Amino acid sequence: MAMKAAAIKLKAAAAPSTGFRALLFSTSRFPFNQPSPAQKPPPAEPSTNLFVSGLSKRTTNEGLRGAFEKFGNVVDAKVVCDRVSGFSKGFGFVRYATLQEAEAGIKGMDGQFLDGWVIFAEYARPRNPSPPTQNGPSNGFSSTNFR
DNA sequence: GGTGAGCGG
Repeated sequence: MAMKAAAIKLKAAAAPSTGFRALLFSTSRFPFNQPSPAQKPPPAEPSTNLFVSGLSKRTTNEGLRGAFEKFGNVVDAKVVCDRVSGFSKGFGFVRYATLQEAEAGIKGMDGQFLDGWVIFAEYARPRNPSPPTQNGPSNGFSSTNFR
């Protein structure tokens, strides 16, 4: 009599077990994994080029340079403005002379206030090489598509 | 020019 009850008990316990196992081994992806190949990890790799966001619309190149010059030698400071309207887009780029100065600039200016807005400084991403004011393809020729 | 996450001429 007791064996019958034990058999039913085991059968009842084994039935949901398979269901759980199938559920556990069928879930191939969870948000804990990182299936993305290389999209956008939060901070970029160290570089002398800095991406500054959160700027005020009234912040100009001189204001940006003046704010970042206190932490190192700023080689280039540029606020990105729209080409047609000419107004600031609210972000810019600051280039330091060395990586140590860039690191000090990020640590010193990230989260600070500039013209009433909290700005964020981080390493800029490497982008396509063809600066018209640096390479000088003013003839209509481009060194990118040369084949 | 009023925009508020983002990567430039």
